Formats: sequence, C-alpha cells, structure tokens
Amino acid sequence: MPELPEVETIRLGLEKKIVGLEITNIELIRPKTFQGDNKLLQGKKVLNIWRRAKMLGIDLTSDLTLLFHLKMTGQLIFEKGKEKITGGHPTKDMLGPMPNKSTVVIFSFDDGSHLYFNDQRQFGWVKVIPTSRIEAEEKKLLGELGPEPLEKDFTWQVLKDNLLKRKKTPIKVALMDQSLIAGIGNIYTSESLFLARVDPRRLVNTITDEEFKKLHRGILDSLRLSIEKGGSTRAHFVNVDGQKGYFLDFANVYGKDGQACRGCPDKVVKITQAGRGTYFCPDCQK
DNA sequence: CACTTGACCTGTCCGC
DNA sequence: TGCGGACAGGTCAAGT
Repeated sequence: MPELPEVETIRLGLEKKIVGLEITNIELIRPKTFQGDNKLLQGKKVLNIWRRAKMLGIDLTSDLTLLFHLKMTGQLIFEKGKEKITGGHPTKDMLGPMPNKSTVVIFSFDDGSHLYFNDQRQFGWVKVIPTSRIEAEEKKLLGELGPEPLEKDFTWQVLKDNLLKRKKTPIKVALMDQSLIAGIGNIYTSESLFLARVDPRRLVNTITDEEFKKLHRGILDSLRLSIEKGGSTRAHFVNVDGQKGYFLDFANVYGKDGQACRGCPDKVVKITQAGRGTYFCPDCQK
C-alpha cells in the first residue's frame, strides 16, 4: 500500500490527533509484527510524528521512537474511544468497528482513544528504536535510503546522479529502488514516467538531461497532487479517520490498462517489470 | 553486477 | 456455487 503520499497523509493525520497523548497500553494481537519491548512504552508521551521514505516514526519521551513500515496493506486508524457512535462515523462507515480481523497491534492512550495498526497481509512491522541514534545510524536502523523527493535540495541533477548508479536498469525499476530515491513505489513511477513522456523500459543510461528534467517535474507534480487528494486508494489505503484518498481519480495511466489514453487515440498498456505491473501509453511515452 | 523469481501473508476477482 | 490461478500501494534473500 502506502507510498510516500499515503504515508504522508497518515503522518499529517496523526500529527493532529496523538501529539501530547500518553500511551497507557499496547496490545500485541500478532506479536511477530512488533519488534522490541512493548512494556518500555507504558507512560510515554507522543512528541512528534515524522516520515522517511515509506516509513513513519512516532517519537516518544525517554528517547524512544516507534518506527512503522506499512508495506502493502498496513493501516493506522485512530479512534476516540469515548465517543459513542451514532449513525455516521467515518471509521465505522468505511471499515466497520475496530478492532477487526486484520488488527495486529492496538495502542491505547490516556484520554481513552486508540490507535489501531491493521494489516491484512501482515507484511508490515513496527519496532522500538532509540530516537537519539537515528540520525547517526540511519543506514542500520532505517536501511539504505536515497534523497527525499520533496526536499528542497532534490534537484533534477540529484535525480540524475542517483539513478545513474544503476546505468543498465530499466528506468521504472530504478525509480522503485529506495536506495536511489526514497518513497516512490508502483503507482508514482508509472504516473511520473507518463508525465515525463518516457517509456518505462528505457535503460537509465539512455535518458537525456531534458528527460531527467521532465521526470523530476513529473515526480514532484504527481506526489504533490496525491498528497492534496489524500493519497491513492486501490483497495486498502485509508487515512487515520478511515477515509479513502482520491488521487487515482486523477491518474493518467496507473490501473488504466485497456482504457483510452488522455491525450492520444491509443490505449494504456500494462506490462510486467521486476514482477510488478507497469502502466504506460506506448504512443505518448518514447 | 544486473536482473528475475520466490517468499512472506490474506483476500478478492475472474474464468471455467 | 466451487475451485484454481492471478494479482494486490513492498522488500528481502536466493538464484541465473
């Protein structure tokens, strides 16, 4: 599920809801998704919420950080436990009552509210790490990660230099590599390559400077538009209130195989690269 | 090194 | 209605 815009949507939601709350209990329904000592979290307060690549961090007092990766189907749903549901609650409307069949961990807070970590496929995880070591040991704690595309210093030259570390890799596959650029996944590679009019099968070392510039623009435009639309919901993604995102209503190619392309008489095509679906318009993307 | 496939899991959808 | 197979916002390890 979540790529950069979806994780960012969750981050923005959590920021408004849980900063300042104190954790009173952690229930591990699927213990293997939780790494570390959950008892350490009792009585700790939420300081702030951050995102790096597709990971979400919740900093707590006592130098503790909860690090989440939601992988394909992870959800973080916040519910004000004391509010009685009387016909028309966004979470209930979308997902039914919490917890549900896919709930893997439940965090409880001192005001009676709860944060539900749901994950149908159980690929996701959350772990406890020391906040103060993240900066110095990012590679060890978060993995090898390329630059954040929405940071100011992410220029088209930075994009080019990083992608060129994999000269003979198809551009679509290179864009998915988190060690080259962080946060971009299957939806936004297809979308940004369409905006740049670049064929996803092209090898990185055949891309011209003009094309790197257009690709840079396409990445920023698709990520920003998606955050504005609350992310992409294909099947599972919802924000912390259980609501879907609407970026896919504005998508050009993702999930549109067999449908007419927006700007030419041709149809959008789906191919497989590195085991994942790629969508593009063979007429527009050269 | 470059690239593909399978594994991790559960659920849904589509064709027979 | 049932069953098998393909497929799903991600990432690893292992194999060619």
